[in-house]
Amino acid sequence: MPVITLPDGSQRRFDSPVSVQEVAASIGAGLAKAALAGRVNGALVDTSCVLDQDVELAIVTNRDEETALELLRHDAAHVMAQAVQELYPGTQVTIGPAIENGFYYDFAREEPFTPEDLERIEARMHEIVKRDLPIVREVWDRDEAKRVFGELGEQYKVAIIEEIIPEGEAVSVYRQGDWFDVCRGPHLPSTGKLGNGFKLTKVAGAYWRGDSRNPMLQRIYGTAWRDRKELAAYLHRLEEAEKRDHRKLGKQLDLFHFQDEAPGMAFWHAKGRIIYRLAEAYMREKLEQYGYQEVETPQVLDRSLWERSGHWEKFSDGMFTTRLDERDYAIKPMNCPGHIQLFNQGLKSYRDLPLRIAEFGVVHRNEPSGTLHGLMRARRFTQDDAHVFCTEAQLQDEVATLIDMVFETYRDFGFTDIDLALSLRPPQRVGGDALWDKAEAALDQALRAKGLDFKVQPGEGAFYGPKIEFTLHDSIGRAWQCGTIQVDFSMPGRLGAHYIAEDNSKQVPVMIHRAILGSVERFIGILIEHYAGQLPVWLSPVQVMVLNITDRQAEYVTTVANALREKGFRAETDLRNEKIGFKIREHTLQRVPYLLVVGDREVESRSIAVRDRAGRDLGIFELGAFIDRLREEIVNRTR
RNA sequence: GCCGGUGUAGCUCAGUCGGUAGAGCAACGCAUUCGUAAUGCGUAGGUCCGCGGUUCGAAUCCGCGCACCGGCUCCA
Repeated sequence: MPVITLPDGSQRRFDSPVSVQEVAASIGAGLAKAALAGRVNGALVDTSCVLDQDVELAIVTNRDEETALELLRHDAAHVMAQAVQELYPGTQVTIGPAIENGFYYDFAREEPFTPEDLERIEARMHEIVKRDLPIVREVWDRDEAKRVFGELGEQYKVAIIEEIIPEGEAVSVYRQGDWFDVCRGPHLPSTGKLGNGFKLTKVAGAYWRGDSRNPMLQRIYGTAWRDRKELAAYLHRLEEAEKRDHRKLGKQLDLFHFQDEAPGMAFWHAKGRIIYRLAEAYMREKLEQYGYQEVETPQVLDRSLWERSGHWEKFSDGMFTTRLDERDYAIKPMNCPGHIQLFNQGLKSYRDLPLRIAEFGVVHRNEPSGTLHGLMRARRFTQDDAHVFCTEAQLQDEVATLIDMVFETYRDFGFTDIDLALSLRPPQRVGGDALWDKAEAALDQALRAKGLDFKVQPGEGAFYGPKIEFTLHDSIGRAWQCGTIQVDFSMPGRLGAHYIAEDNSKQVPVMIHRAILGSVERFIGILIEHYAGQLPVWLSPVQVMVLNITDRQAEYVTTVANALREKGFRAETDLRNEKIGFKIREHTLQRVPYLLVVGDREVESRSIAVRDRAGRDLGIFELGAFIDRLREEIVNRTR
């Protein structure tokens, strides 16, 4: 005699066990049709799920966007797998989850899927949706399931059953028509509910169980939405995101380029180099403010140093090396060993601590070829790197100050949505537990004292110490891990760093590694994508473009531009014999923040007509007034 | 590194069945001197990523290599 309590608090009493579907039907025919699943005491179930006890039940429909999409996407994966097995017999299925914006399914098949195959599969999926096959949950005995899938030659499924289902437990199998798959569920009532808001997007390789030692499977990705309209909107968003791709904009805006002879190493053009210099200049100001010494260490160092630091053993594959006069050298992949050499110059006293050493360190890492991605993952990049040498007692204060420095920096570059993570000791590590306790507590307290929310990641710390990681979000919601504060108990000792303590004993300092931008290259890539190329005025390579309408105004245009340049602004002129509309189009596309148009009227009144890159006409300005406006925007780093 | 795809003019791209390559934009020249997102006409521009093979003949087919793109794995 189940009593079903609905979300509005009303109750329905049934004489015998009822399915979710039947409850929906008892409420109304419309709801019965719209029902996709049920939520029983908070847990998601199929509409076929039979209720024999008193429960709270919510009928899930398309209105519950998040849940509907989750169900839809998971179903899409199943329908795709069915389509693939119908079209390409002998293909083995593995796993196929719902993911952000869509779904994928990993298949094992000798022959690769081609883009044409994707079209065929998609067409077949639509057909399966039209068949409107009921999706039925069955419960099988584990050994029976293993036998059936084994006979079908589905060795991956057998492996999955063995792995996830404990011995003796039953296996749930979902069947749609002739096709079935091991699955926890829940699923939609029938394939027809999937609708037509899906599209297959790409094929890619993926390792079985995500391990590169395992065989590679073929993963087909798709996107799925509640209807065609949502799908179209998503595809449009993708196109928009593509337009802000920093690699594309880097070329269009003449900022940098890559070429075959130097994979993963950018050629910075004059305009890109300005952004680069501005980012460094900003960080230099911060270094000054926070009591750092800026240094520079050699690009190439003898192999023995890397052996002592431990890098050779771990990362020699990723290091560029060179051999000269019977000596092996490595191009530095990081700056820390160099900074310890600086620390080791002269005997240090506890009075010298904390000692903060910073470098815009150009490093080279031979990243695997398949991982390169424009400025985001490069083989040559500059770290805004620093190392703070301090005592254990100073650790927490130093970390607290660093956190401020990081937040100020991100805010000034226009990032306010920042996630924090605290990574704690990994199983394999150096240093005693007492030391780890202290360091973890120092980081934890520094974060808590500021009232910051952070995620704790046990086991994710480096082998040499715990760390705080900063992840920022750009204007279209993508996450980028940039800043990091890492405590290191290992390297100072390995490389012989010490200081004389108050009690005249010799002590090894604690070292904090820290980067804020991370890689300057990557940070600029993020800036470009965040702003879709429309960098704030203070970061724009060209801040002002002065345009004449006819040759008559050439002289005045030059005067205006020179006046701006004298005041330190980056102003250029366009005196070409082109129509004003053409010039405006071109410089707008180049994302120049301000276009100053000068015709006879402006020459006459010694003024300028100001237009911004968004196409707004800001009116006629007297030059001094415009300069004030510009200066204020730059000082405030207005976005 | 692994799986798949791509590589043609400065840029974006087309090129059918194997028969020595084409557009738009940009560049250059001439005309035009114009008021807020593309003025017109003309000219020039190619080691079709590289090397090798098949063929009477290769941008096109095959092999190897390189780079890039999308994923996977990785990222001190």
